Amino acid sequence: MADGVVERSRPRDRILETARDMFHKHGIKGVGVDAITEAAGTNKMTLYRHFESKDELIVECLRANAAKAGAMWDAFETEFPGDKLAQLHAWVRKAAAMLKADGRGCDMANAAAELTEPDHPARLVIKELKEAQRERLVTLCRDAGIGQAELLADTLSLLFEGARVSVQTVGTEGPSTQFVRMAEGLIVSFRGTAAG
Amino acid sequence: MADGVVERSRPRDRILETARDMFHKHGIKGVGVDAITEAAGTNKMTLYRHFESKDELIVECLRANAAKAGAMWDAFETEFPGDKLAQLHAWVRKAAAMLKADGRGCDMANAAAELTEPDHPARLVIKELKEAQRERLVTLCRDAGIGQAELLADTLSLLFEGARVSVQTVGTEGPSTQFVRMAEGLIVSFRGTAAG
DNA sequence: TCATGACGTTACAGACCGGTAACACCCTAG
DNA sequence: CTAGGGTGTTACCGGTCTGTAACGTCATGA
Repeated sequence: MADGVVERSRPRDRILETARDMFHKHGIKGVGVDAITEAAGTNKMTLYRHFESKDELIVECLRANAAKAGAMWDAFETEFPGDKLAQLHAWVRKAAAMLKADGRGCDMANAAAELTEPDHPARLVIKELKEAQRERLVTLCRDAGIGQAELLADTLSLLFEGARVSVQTVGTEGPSTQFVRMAEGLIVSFRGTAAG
Repeated sequence: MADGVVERSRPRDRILETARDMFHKHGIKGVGVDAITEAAGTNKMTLYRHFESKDELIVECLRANAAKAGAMWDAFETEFPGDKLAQLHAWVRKAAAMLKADGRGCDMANAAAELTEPDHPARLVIKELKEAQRERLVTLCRDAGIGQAELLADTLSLLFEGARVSVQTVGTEGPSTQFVRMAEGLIVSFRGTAAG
């Protein structure tokens, strides 16, 4: 619950966590700062003492998401140290789990859909994170000894991105249920071309 | 330009077209009814004489998008009558063209990202259209004699959806540029399994 | 000619938004 | 004990939002 976040931690952290949760569930423009601070058990003044604007809060939320995603990648390495192919399969499983988790898509993608101003500060953060994620996936594929690593990484990436959109439009029981099959099939197929 | 829409047509049509354009460019919550009516060369009262609320206007815009998408599918049949495989390739080319057209993703997906209320009238329309599109693609794959038509259709569908999200986050020069390669490769691969 | 209906204009209601000012409080460090 | 910083509270500003009321205009068609 959100109440868990409200338990004693610094107001700034509570605001950040609560904002992340509410932005994820209701969208960025669908949540006002008053609602965030109230849910975080604090008030608007305290928010504006820690964040100079709502836009900055948005950016910080996205950065926090990026950090969490980065930790996820690190977990693959600690779980299967050195075994890049196992890490790639772990990524597939993790991605599939995220698809079932809830009916909301990627926070970055959703933010990009909402924040259309080309010079919005969040857009730079979004682009950076997405490119970083792509880089990690490309590296993983390459280190797993797969030929055309970039193409496989991009394909898997688009597939996952599309699946996250799909759960948001037709629900978790739609085409996204086939994600693991698709991804594993692609990996097999690309490993085949590497050997041949 | 939007001015082209303003030229003499019925106010309702101008409002609908202008709203579609502005929702697409700036998002739904990023555009107010005042801005729409002004761009459409009319006024708010006229809008509310034709649409009982902004939500209904949104729904009508999405339905118009659906109709346009349906016309696109029909065009494939008229261009390559009977040749389902050619129509499938036409779909791939058309999809790729849409990726280059602008940096905004699918209006349905964007609307789903913004309108988070589970009982929002638009959500039903979005789901219906997405399922209809999936059905058409599945049928096309099946009629093209491809084994596992559902899986190919879903894969292509997710890939395209992901590519549209990608152009919105990292731009038109990102992984989405490989969409045709990915799609054609998949079609070849699935045709292989059908023959074998 | 005149009635009808579609459309335009102005003004407004009521709510919500992001953001700020002023002041009271309380815990902690010195 | 006391000073100070982080926090809470209340009230407010100006703006924007959806939606409505009242009235004026104008073309059309009987």
